[in-house]
Amino acid sequence: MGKRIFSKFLKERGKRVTKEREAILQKILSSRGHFDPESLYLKIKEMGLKTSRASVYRTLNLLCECGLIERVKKTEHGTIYEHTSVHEHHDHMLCMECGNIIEFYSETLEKLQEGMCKRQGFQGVSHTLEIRGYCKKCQKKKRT
Amino acid sequence: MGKRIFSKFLKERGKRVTKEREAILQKILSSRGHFDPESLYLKIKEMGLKTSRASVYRTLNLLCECGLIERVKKTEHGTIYEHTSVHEHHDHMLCMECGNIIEFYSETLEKLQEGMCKRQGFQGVSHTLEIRGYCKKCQKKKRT
DNA sequence: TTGAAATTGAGAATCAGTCTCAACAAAATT
DNA sequence: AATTTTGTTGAGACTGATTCTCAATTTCAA
Repeated sequence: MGKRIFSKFLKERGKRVTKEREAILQKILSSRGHFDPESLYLKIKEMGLKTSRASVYRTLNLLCECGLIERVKKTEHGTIYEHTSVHEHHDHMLCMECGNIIEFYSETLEKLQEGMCKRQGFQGVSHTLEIRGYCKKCQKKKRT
Repeated sequence: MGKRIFSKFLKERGKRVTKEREAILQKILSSRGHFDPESLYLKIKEMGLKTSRASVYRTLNLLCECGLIERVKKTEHGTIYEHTSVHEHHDHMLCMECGNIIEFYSETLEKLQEGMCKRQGFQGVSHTLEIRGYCKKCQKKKRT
């Protein structure tokens, strides 16, 4: 579970496990899919817990460092995150009409990328693939 | 040539071909590879031409609209652009040590992505693949 | 050449994200 | 348990990229 990992991570670095950090992590773990710092902040406030944007951003950075969450993408409206603990690595299709994100994964695609890296003498660590276009629903809408 | 395309694009929309816009486009076309708005702005000033950040940003947006350049990536230090007129579609490897960008292209990879889209009923329009890791040079440095 | 309409540039405004610092809380020490 | 040490918090200041505002200027069609 994420809590254990985070506590361990914090303690290893002489950092502290605080109510605020726990609240933020809990909120992330309890909601599915992608999220952004601002709505996370608002959700926590809504719950009646006190927090600040500064703490949310600080905690998100810590969670990234310990690998529990990942920065998916920077947009014009800020950064989108997702939690990695739950699901494995995957790539994204982003509908340019409705903003919906479809996750997908292909072993072949991963292997192929490794091959490309080897050919360039590049040591790959991670990657992001985003395919932009139109999802099923929005294609239909367009036709009408 | 890019100038023609840009002029046509501007006229079609009742926009004007100005010295400033021409200077910005020229500077972009005359330099290879990726660029960011701030250094573009500084380069133009350096040449003794007068311009403003506002104009640079405005022109970059126009050039994106008409397809002459593309937003490659948003980073914590701003947006990186590249001009599309010159080279074909390609993907990127980004060295996390030195920031160097390696361009690569794989037909197989493209086909594979098309396949993934089809399987999801997704109509792909464009995509970005970024592999992060360490380039040859930086791998060597690390060993020592 | 002229004038309506678009463009420019300087600086204000905006917005995500970080930093500052005094008040506070957790862990360590007594 | 009380005290000291050290990390954390939150409010708001700050930063840096980008956009907006608006008066002055430039373009271009007639």
